[in-house]
Amino acid sequence: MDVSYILDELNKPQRDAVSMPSHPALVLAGAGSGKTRVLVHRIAWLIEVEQLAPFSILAVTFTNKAASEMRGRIENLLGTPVGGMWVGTFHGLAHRLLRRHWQEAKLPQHFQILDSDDQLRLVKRAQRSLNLDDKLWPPKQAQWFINARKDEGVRPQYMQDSGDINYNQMIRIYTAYEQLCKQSGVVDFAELLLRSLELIRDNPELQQHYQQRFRHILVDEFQDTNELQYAWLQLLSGGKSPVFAVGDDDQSIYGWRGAKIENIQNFTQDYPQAQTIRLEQNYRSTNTILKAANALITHNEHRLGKNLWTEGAEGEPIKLFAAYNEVDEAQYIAGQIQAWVEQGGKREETAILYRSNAQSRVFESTFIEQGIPYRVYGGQRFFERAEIKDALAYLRLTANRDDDPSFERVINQPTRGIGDKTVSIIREYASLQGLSLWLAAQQLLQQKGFTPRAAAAVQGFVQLIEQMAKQSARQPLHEQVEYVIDLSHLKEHFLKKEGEEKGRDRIENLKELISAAQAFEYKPDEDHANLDSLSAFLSHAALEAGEGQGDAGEDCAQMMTMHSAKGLEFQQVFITGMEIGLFPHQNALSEAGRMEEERRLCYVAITRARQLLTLSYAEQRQLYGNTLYGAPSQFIHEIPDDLIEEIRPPVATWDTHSSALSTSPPTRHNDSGYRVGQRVYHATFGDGIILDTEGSGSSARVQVNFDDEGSKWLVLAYANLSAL
DNA sequence: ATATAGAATCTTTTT
DNA sequence: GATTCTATAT
Repeated sequence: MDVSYILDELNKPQRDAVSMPSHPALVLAGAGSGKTRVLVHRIAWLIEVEQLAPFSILAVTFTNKAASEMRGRIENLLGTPVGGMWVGTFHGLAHRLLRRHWQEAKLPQHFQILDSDDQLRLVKRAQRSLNLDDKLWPPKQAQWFINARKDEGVRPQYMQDSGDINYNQMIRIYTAYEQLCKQSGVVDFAELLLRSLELIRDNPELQQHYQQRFRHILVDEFQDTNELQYAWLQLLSGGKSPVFAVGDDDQSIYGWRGAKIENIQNFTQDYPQAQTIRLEQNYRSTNTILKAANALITHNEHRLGKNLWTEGAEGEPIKLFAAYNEVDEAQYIAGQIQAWVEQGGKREETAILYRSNAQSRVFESTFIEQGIPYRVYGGQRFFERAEIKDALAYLRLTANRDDDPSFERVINQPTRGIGDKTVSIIREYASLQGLSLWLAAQQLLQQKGFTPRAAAAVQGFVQLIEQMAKQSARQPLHEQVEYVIDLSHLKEHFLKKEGEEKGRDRIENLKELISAAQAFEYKPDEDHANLDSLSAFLSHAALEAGEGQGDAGEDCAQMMTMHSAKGLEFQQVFITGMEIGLFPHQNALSEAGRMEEERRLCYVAITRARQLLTLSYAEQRQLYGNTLYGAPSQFIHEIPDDLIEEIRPPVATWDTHSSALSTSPPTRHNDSGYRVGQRVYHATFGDGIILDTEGSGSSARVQVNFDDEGSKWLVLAYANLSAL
């Protein structure tokens, strides 16, 4: 058989990785080095050359997008569907195991999945049941604690009383939370992984079955795996099936949420027979950009080591822009994008990257002002919208009456006269009797535990859910969804409560939910063994939150955090807000190890650019209500000077030892000849008043609040002001 | 059940 | 500064 198509068009290291013998392997794939390509071709090689059945391959990714892209490209390469192969996210695959073996996993058949929002509500409830003040122990922190323990594989019953009050309270909350989850038949994200790990670990037959089945395990973005995920992989491989790990330690940017960079750093110690292959040839960026990235990342101490190179052009120098303030920064970038478009470029080839979401505001308002279409990534996702979650909660109750988070969500949504008092009676009874809220409400109805008015209202709710379940049982999925939405009267509720404008939006989304149900392809026997299409759809909604705003079609400039830019590439990239305290972030300055992660984040950001890269910082920035003065980020200085072209030099003179954001302006010369409060005249802008002055000599400038035009920074050398 | 005022919070995010 | 939650009054 001719299998040359699998190896053709690959470079030497790529080919070595793809055709490697069946041993554990670590592929260190630099940014833009064809990482997905290697994974796809490796799988094709296993099937075509090693004659491995697709059935015995397990391929794991972090996002649904990456998983479906991988499957698509494999099928495209092989020209045939590879149905039996398990390709998915850690959570998706863990979910599949739990659905298949729900009895062995000790879960109810129709268990539901909690997203982090649902989880937080349930943590709050657990805390309330323990009478713990949520001022002293913020539920967010408890949620974080619980997830961190689960990611380490630690159950509360195995946790030692440490004598530390705080810690002990956390254990109590964790215990109570687990109890509530069990009662409600719900499972959070980390639980999917932990529970499936325990399922395989503690069940010899299943363990043997899956360890024999999966003869090859491939992992993408290995540097982002946490302890639990790594243990999960090792368990499934059974120490026999080779693990093919692909990743880049220099792109590990999720340590703060539990990712263990040590997993990739110590891989060859865990698997001494493992072969390491480096993919260092880059097919994305200019040589200048790569040199900058390489130089920057060498400042990190703990690295496996890697040097990106290209056969491509040297490219333009990296531009550096010192903005007066955040508005100036936004205006400069807006101007650059306008110019780009005038030269025939597309806006969507341009990305504006920032460290924190709050920075997008200025860009948004500037772009609106100048009429530049843009798209901000990382907004609210479709399945996370309030109205969608309301509708889903009704649906979840029809599937599983004991789903307490859903019960709480819609018991009085839309308002049906069941107030806080009635709900807390139900809650109290439920926790006293160890029942779900649904069962507690029913028993209270029987025992006349409510006032007559409340009883009628609760009765109405119970009947509503029963009717939804009964009437919709035999309908196709989308009609079922439509029926439940209609009966819930959510549409009328939103219209009345939020008025035409916003209410319409929500109704549109509810309609889209019906379309989503219609489009949802239900494949029994895969992820959804033993499941009806409704439960399958509900799991899908929880595991795949959906894209943000889908304003596809229009040519938009892209705005996003550096984190969410990972994996993407653009012709032109702006890395903004490069000030000490913002990037690297203030909180990373003091904590050990965090600075290296910030630097890796910068490395990720730089390597997103194909042709043009611009770095910018603001000497003065308005943030959270106060003015901050941050020195230029050290990351700028870590890039060799000869790669950088200064578009505009800074005006302020910085104390070179200043290392953090300060609220007082840096020492600077002022020989502008004007004083604050003085009235001046400008030929175009008219009369105004001096608000601030800074700089000296040819770069001296003043901020003037013009009577008609608002405030502007002007360079004195060009402005031609006259005193009044 | 809603309206309003005051308080709290503000790094990064996928599943 | 802006938004979002929470407590209190009506």
